Amino acid sequence: MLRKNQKQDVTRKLIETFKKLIIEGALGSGQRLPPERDLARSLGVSRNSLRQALKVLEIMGVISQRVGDGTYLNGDAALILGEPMNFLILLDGITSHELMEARLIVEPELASRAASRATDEDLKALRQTLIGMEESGEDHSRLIEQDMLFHRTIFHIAGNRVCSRMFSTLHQSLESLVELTSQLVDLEHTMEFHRSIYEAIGRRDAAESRRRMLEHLLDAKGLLTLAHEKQSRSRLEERISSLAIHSKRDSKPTI
Amino acid sequence: MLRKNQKQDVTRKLIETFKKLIIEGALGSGQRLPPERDLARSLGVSRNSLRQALKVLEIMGVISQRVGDGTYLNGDAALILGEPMNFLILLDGITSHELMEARLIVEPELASRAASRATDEDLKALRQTLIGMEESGEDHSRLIEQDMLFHRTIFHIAGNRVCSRMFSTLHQSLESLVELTSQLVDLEHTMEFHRSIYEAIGRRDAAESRRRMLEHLLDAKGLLTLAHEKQSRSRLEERISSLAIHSKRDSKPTI
DNA sequence: TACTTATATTGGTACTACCTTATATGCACT
DNA sequence: AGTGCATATAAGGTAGTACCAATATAAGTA
Repeated sequence: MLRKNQKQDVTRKLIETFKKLIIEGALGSGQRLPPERDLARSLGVSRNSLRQALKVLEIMGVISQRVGDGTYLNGDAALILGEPMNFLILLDGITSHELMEARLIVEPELASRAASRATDEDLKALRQTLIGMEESGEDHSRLIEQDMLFHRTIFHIAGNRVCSRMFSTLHQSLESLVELTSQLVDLEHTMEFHRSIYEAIGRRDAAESRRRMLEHLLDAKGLLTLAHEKQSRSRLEERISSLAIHSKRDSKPTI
Repeated sequence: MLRKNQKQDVTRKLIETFKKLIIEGALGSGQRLPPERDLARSLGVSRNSLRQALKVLEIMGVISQRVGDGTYLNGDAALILGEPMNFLILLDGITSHELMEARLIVEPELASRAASRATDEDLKALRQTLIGMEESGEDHSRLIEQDMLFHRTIFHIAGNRVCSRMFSTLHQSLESLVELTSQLVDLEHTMEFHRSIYEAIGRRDAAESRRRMLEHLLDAKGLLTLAHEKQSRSRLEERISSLAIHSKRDSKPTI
């Protein structure tokens, strides 16, 4: 028997098929896919195999499935790296310290590039996040949100979507930590850093922007170390590791 | 009916369950999981749902499944970001230029950090990749391999696994391009860059290492532009986009 | 026209059966 | 006793069917 695997790895092939369909433009953003039963029949596979492939794409955030409605190709690729990043952190035993270090390596350079490229509209958007933080008041979750948005806006202005996606994902994984550290200081502490970075970018001063961002992150790293000391280390690491997909952890763990 | 979704999203919950098992240490690296039938029964779910979850983990590279043998937890997390990155490139329409730009943003800083941290063993490993390139001769694929290994070794020396994983993955996605560009120049051209970077790191000269790496990547970026001009643009982009999981694309596309 | 109800559509789950492959078992033969 | 082949067992891979639950749409009614 020369033929080795006639019908092996159907799921992998299906994923490749979807990739090709996207490349060829047969599948556009937001477009609805045929019903699973029809699609399985026209692809010549069982509904089981098809659903396995679709589930992979759904977890990766490529598609969205809604019961009673249908399956749609997502327009936004923002969530794609989320779940894999969580597993990477898990399997490699990445610590919060190392995640922060990654920010320290890249974000100053991104701030520098943002300064070189920022348009007036970009600055307006950045200023808006400052206002958002000021207005958040006691709404702590909104403050965190605006804090992260400030940094993500800088990523966007820097103009490289690869870095932007990767580090927005990284921020997501650090979200629970950012929450911890920001409780150690008052609003004005963070605001000063953000303002100085904003102003440097506003002056299109690349070197100064890099410097200010570095200062900000070094400060944040210090706060993280403080948080480590205040909370027991094990409890903190637990919070890092147990990041859920959409923090949907309602029912029984079922062992 | 107050209960909204009693048995919805079983697959997602299963993935969360596996995450917890890894966190708790119940699942160690390289460990074999129970057979699907047994596991499904003990988890109280159908084999279908379980297989969907396992397939997600398998595509992400968290586990490996072998017919007739069993399912094993992978020790290496290197492949985790690969497939998601491919889809990110696809959906966002990331160009080779932008991928290269991401390298330009981060790798100089990583080279700088590598210079500050390199041990004698690290330098030996780095030197080995230079020798490997020299010895590759006409074996083009080995040359590429050693070229990429040089950069990945620097990532490793830099000491941040998050950046290391992310940019090793990015290199993987750029592999076909590296191949293209390196065909435009002779071996000695690349070797000179690598040697100068190696020597700067050997002197523990962080600033010089950053500068040399920047030069190297700017040169590579220029070569990429040349390659763009030589080959028709459409053909090139096609090669970027059609990256397969394991370049396994044997049988019919089945539409 | 607006609201309610009934029906059809669609994804989600479970179960069964069978195939292919890898490993273990055991028997016959040397 | 050792070797080699045939068989049995176990594991993942695929296919097919049936049913459930949520949603959208169409039909009907006030």
